[in-house]
Amino acid sequence: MSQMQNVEKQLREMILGLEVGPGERLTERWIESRFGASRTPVRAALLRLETEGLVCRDGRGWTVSPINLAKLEQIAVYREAVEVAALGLTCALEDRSAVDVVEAMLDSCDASTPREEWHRVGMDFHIELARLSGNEFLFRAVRDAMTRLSRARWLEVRDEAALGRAWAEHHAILAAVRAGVADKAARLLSAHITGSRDRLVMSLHNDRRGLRARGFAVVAA
Amino acid sequence: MSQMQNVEKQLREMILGLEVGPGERLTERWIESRFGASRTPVRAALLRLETEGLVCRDGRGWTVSPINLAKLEQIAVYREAVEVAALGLTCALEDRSAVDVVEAMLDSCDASTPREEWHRVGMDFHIELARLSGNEFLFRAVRDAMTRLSRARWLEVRDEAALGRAWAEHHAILAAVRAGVADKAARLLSAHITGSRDRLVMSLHNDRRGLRARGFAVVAA
DNA sequence: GATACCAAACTGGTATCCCAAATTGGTATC
DNA sequence: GATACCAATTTGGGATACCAGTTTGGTATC
Repeated sequence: MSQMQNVEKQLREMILGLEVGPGERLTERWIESRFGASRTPVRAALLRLETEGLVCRDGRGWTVSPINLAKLEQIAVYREAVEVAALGLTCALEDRSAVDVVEAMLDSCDASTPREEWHRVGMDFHIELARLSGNEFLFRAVRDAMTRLSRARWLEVRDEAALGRAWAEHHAILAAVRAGVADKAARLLSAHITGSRDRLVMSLHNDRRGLRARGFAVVAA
Repeated sequence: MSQMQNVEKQLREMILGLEVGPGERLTERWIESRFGASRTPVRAALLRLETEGLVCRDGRGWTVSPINLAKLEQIAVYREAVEVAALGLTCALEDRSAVDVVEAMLDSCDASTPREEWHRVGMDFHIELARLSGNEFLFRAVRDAMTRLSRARWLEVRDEAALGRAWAEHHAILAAVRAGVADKAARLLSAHITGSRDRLVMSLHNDRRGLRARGFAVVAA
């Protein structure tokens, strides 16, 4: 793999894994020495990550994108639109057996699964479900939205009950898709996303002091 | 304005204006000499334009993205989802007076207006309408989709009647938005986009021989 | 004339300079 | 002690040199 893709991938994982905090300043020279690459691939990586919303320009200079509650709400609305549309396409397919693969993914998590894995599978469920639609642009939109929500979802404080409820909702959505009941599936997914959004924003809003104490920029607007 | 943004803007206009044809090979050195910039800003521009779908990698090397009929259909489906969602938000606003600005834009076109201007206004109508939603991500999604559709729409053969019909549909949509009848507005917009998509694909499909004769890569899949 | 082959040219990827502008840190002044 | 000011450093933006892999054009061979 080329250096360029390497830097991009590693830096993305550092950002998503909160190894560099939201709002933190980035210099091209630091990244360069951190990953042992020269500035050319570093700048290519930064340009890519900028379009993904993970880094942003701060005047002259780069910053790990802060977590913006107002934007999170907007992203969730966007996500609902594209994810519901994708689900509609999937329900209209003759062969919907691929949902089994997605369901197996869900079932791969149990009580012994580490939280990090639950987080990843929780995102991939939505991404892979969107992929089934066969529409590349809806799929990419969902993946992009989930990426932008990823750090916030990781910081969200979720109790065991909320986690179980989310998993039950995932299964209910799959059941409706498998049965081909498009409007029910859409309604379930829509409610799932809306509820998820409200809980996410409320959780971060309540915790914003603690998050800022950890050095994370969490802004309201 | 920096060289980087300059190269990006000029190259984008060349591609959208079909001064370089779909499917045409691009070399960084050619762009470099063409715009009098060095490879650094050229590469930045190419990376940006790649995320916009205007150029793509062709193994080793760059190519002006071919016009792909299957992808156009997918983009139109994606566009419908985000544009309808944005319109729903706009209809829910208390103050919808901003539609007047969009309507004025439409009315700025008359029989003496050059075709190029009709084309631009026809896209900006949808983009500015989406902006009114206040959701930055839905707006950017619509703008991105329209950009990807732009070259194809420019190549579409449209008779006077079809053009007038589209304009009438635009006005009807605005009227429904102004009245706040969300479901009617959504239905009109949905039909407008679907019809537009079908005519676009059919037109390009019928003309694909002529388009290829002009050196434009128009592929079915 | 067709073909195998090789050298020259060209490609994008990378590393490294240079530059102007902005930041920073310390110092002189009041 | 506060502040104005200046020099040194650091920043991202740009230009260029170099590289390995590929393409290309021509030539020698059959």
